[in-house]
Amino acid sequence: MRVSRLFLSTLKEAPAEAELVSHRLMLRAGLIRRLASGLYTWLPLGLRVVRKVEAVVRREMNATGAVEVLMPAIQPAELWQESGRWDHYGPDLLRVKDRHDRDFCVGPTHEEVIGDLVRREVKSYRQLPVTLYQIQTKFRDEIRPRFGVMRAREFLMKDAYSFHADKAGLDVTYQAMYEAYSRIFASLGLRFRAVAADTGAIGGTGSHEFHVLADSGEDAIAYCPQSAFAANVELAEALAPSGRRPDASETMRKVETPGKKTCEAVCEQLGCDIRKSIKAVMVHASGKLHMLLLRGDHSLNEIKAAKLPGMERLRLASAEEIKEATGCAPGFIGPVGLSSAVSIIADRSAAALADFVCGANEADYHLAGVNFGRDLPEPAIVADIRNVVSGDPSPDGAGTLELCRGIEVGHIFQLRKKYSDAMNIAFLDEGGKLQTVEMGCYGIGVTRIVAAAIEQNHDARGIIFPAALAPFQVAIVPIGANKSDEVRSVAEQLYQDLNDAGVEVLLDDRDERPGVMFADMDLIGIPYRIVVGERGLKNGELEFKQRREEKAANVRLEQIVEHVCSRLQAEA
RNA sequence: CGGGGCGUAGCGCAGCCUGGUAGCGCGCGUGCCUUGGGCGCACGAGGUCGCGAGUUCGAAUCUCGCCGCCCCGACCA
Repeated sequence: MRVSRLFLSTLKEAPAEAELVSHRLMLRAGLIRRLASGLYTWLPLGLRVVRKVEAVVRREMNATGAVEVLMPAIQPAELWQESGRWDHYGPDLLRVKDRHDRDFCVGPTHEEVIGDLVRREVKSYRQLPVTLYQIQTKFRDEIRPRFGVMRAREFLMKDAYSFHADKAGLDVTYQAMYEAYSRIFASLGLRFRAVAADTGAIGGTGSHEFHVLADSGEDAIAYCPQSAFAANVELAEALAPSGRRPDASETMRKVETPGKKTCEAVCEQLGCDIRKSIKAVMVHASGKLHMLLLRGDHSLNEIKAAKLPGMERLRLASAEEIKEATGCAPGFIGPVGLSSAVSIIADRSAAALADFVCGANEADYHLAGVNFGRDLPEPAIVADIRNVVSGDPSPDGAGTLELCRGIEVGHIFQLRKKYSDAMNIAFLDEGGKLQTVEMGCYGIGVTRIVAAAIEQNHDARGIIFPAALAPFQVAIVPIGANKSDEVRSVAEQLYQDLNDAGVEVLLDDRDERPGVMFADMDLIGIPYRIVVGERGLKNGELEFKQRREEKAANVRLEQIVEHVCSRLQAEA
C-alpha cells in the first residue's frame, strides 16, 4: 500500500474529547473518527488492525473445532420476551420498531438468536456437542460511553456459543475455550491475566474474564503471586480474620468529633488505628433500610452485598432516609442504639473487632471502646461484603493478595441451562429421553482489543503495534525521492520486492519532508522502517530500524529483503 | 439520571467578566525556498461564535430554554 492511497489522516494535536492515551493515539494516528457518542468510524488504517485481531481470533476459534456463522444484528422482541430479558435487560437494550410497529432490538448479545437456531436444528444427542461463533457488531446503549472504542456503544465482538448433552461436555469445551483465549491474547502480544469473575447480566455459573493489564483499566483484579489465584475484585473473597475476637478491655465512651465525617478524620483526631474503627453504610433494599458495617479502612463491595438474601437491587440510602432512621446526618451514624427497623449486616472483619470506634448517631459525636455483645447486640448477619485489599490472605490459602488493574477483553461463561430451560432448547438423549442442553458462551471484544493493545504499547512518539496487530509490517521512507532518481527507483523496486515476498509493506510516496514522514510512521506504529536515502545508497546500503529501538542498522541493498523476511519470521 | 465542566475556522485555543471591528497557533491552497526528525518567507481560502427566544440602538459577550460533548459515580466485550 502507498501512503498516497491509504486515506491516511494524522493529527498533530488530539481533539480535546480524548482522555485516555489509546483514545488520543487512535485519533491522532487516523485509526478512528467519532461519529456520535459511542459511535466510531474505522478508517482504512484502523480497519486493517481490526482485521488482524479478527484473523487471530478466527484461527484459534477454528482450531478448537468451533464453526463460524453470522446472525442478524437486529433481533425480534419475541425471542427476548421468551428468555425473559426483554423486561430484565434494561435500558442498555436498544429497542426499535419496524414499519409494522413490531418490536425489535439491536442485539447486545446473541443467546436468544443462537438458542432459537439450535433448538430448531438440533434434535439428537448425535448432533452434540457443537460450538458456533460469529464476529458481529453489537449495540449496547451504555449509560456513559467513554475512552473511544474502549467503551463504545457500537462495537465488534466475537461471540461463541457451545451446546452439550451434559455438564461434562460443557466442561471440556469451557476448558478448550479457556486455552484458546489464552493463545489468542498471547498471539496478539498482550500482557494479560485470566481471572475468576462475576457472571453479571448474562447469567450462569462458572465464569472467567480475560484482562489486558493496564493502569488505566476499569476493573480491579486481585491475584496471588504465590499461587494461581486471580479474581475480579467484584468477586474475590475476603476471608474472615483468623483467631477469635479479643475480649473487651475498654468501656464505651462518647467523644466529641466536630466535623469529622470519615473514619480517617475521626481516627486521626483520636490517635487510634483506623483498623479499629467501624464505618456504617446505610443502604436501601427490599423496601427497608440496612446498615452495613465495615472496618474503617475497608470499602463496600455492592455486588457481594447484593447477593445476600433480600438485598437484591440494593442502593445507597439517601441523606433523608438516613436522617429519618438515625436522627442524624451521614458521617456520624453507627450501630449502637439503632432502631430495630434497621437490620445490621457486618462484614467479617468488622465483626471481629473489639474496643472499636464508630458513629454515635448524633452530629459531631462518635463512640469509642465499643464492643459487640455488650454495648450492642451481636450483628444478626456476618458476611463477606467488602472489597479485598492488597495484603489480604489469598482465598486459596496460599500467600497474600496483590491488586492490579485490567481491561476486560474476554469473558467466558458456563450458562448451564439458564437459556435452554427458558427457551426449551432440547434434544433426545441416548435413551430417547427429552433433555435440555447445557450451554456455554464465550465473548471477545474485538475492537476493544485494539484500544487495549495501544494502551499497553506506546511511547511519546505514538503507537508501537505488536507484530500480530500492526496494519503494516514494514514502512519504506524514501528521503529526497523528488530530486533523486536513484532513491525513487530503489524505493519502488524495494516496495515491489517486499510485496512479492508477501510482506505487508507501506511505501511513503508523499512529497513530504523527512521529518513529517518519520513522525507519521512512528505515530502509526509500524514495527519496522526502512529508510532509502542518497547518504546510504552511496555505500549500497539502506537503514533498517525497529520501532522500539533508537538506533538504525545499515543493511546491504541486495540483502534487505532477506533481512526483513528473517526478522519477521523470527517474530512469528 | 445525579454532580462538575465545555461548545468561537478542520484541530488546539484566546476573546466573554467590563456588549460596538472575530483573533492566534496548527492544518489547508498558491508561489518561492528548503530537504535525514512535524523547515522558512509571502500571499490566500475558510466562521449561521451549538440552536432558539429575550434584554439592548447594538449580543460571541448579559438572561432564559433547548441540543451536543467531556469528566466523576451505577453497566460491560
